[in-house]
Amino acid sequence: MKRKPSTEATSAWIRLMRVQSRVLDCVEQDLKKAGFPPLAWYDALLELSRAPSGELRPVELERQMLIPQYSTSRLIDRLVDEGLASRRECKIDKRGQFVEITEAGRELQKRMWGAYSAAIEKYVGSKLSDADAVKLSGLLDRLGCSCGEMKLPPVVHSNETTPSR
Amino acid sequence: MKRKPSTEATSAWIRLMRVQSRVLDCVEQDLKKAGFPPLAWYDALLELSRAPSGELRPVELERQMLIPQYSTSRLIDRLVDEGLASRRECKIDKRGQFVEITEAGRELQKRMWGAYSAAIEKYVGSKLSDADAVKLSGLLDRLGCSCGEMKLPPVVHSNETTPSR
DNA sequence: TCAAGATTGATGCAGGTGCATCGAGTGGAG
DNA sequence: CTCCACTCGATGCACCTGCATCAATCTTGA
Repeated sequence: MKRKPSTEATSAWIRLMRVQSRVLDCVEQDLKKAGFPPLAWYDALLELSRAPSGELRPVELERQMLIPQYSTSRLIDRLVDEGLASRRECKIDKRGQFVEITEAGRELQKRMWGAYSAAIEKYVGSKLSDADAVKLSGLLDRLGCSCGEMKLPPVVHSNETTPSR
Repeated sequence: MKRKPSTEATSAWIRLMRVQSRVLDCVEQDLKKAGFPPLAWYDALLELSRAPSGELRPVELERQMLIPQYSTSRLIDRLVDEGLASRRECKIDKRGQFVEITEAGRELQKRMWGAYSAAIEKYVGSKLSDADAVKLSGLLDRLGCSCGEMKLPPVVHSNETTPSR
């Protein structure tokens, strides 16, 4: 029940923690320096923009983004405050609501993708061959689906407006 | 200057973000459920306990842990408040100080390692063969040393009281 | 020797996050 | 229908973080 991890596993753990925090940091810095809001905003805007009519229930967004409920709630507050999204009431379930992306929201999302994709290329793409990127993805996936029970989207496809962290 | 990342790279980026946050979350949860403080405390205590006489300058700690100065300062505050470390003045440089781990600190560090190592095994070790763990480490290392310019410790060695995230 | 600049560590402030809890609304069992 | 359990989303609180800045001290170099 309390087997010790091998030094190899421990080492992988340490690197996973350190490397992602460094890389994330770098990417967030680049975005910030370009005058953009945090990555989480991008993720939310992307999810909304991909949704059928540009709108989602907060609960959906929450599940997509893997963040807690209150976090979603407040993120939406901020998007709405900035005019990037708007809340619409939900007729069929009066507890709920819809969050709809605005034109400004769509536009920001696209502009952010420019800086974001450049950062990904700079800090990840340029460091790894495609084949190695695939290997890395594969190894990471083995760790992913287990502590909780989520499935990651199998692979990313679109060409111009992609990720969602 | 603004080449787009390949979908492979983007996919690796997404997984790196998602998987590490899931796994870290799981580990932190396990520690918390076992009644322990956050991982950052462990990291600090470990660094201190490894230092020559159980004491370090805050600046050293900061560099080891890769966290900002103010963050170190406040982390030390908390450790001191809990009696896990104490501040000693530094004779030779009166701006500075030394932080020394206490017996309680050493003891907590050891007890935490029990739960921590079990979590690493549960969420990482058991998911990956040692060979795969090594591959993963290797791939991650390629991303690591670049955005800033830090070197990660080459590989972890000790057997009973290891990581430092 | 002395002023300018760098380094060390602390802190006020604004904002973000986790936790617990709340009120509104839904839906199912009896 | 009525109640009870549940889901949805918001929010008060405590704490944590990043940023900017501070005072104290050390170092440099003219």
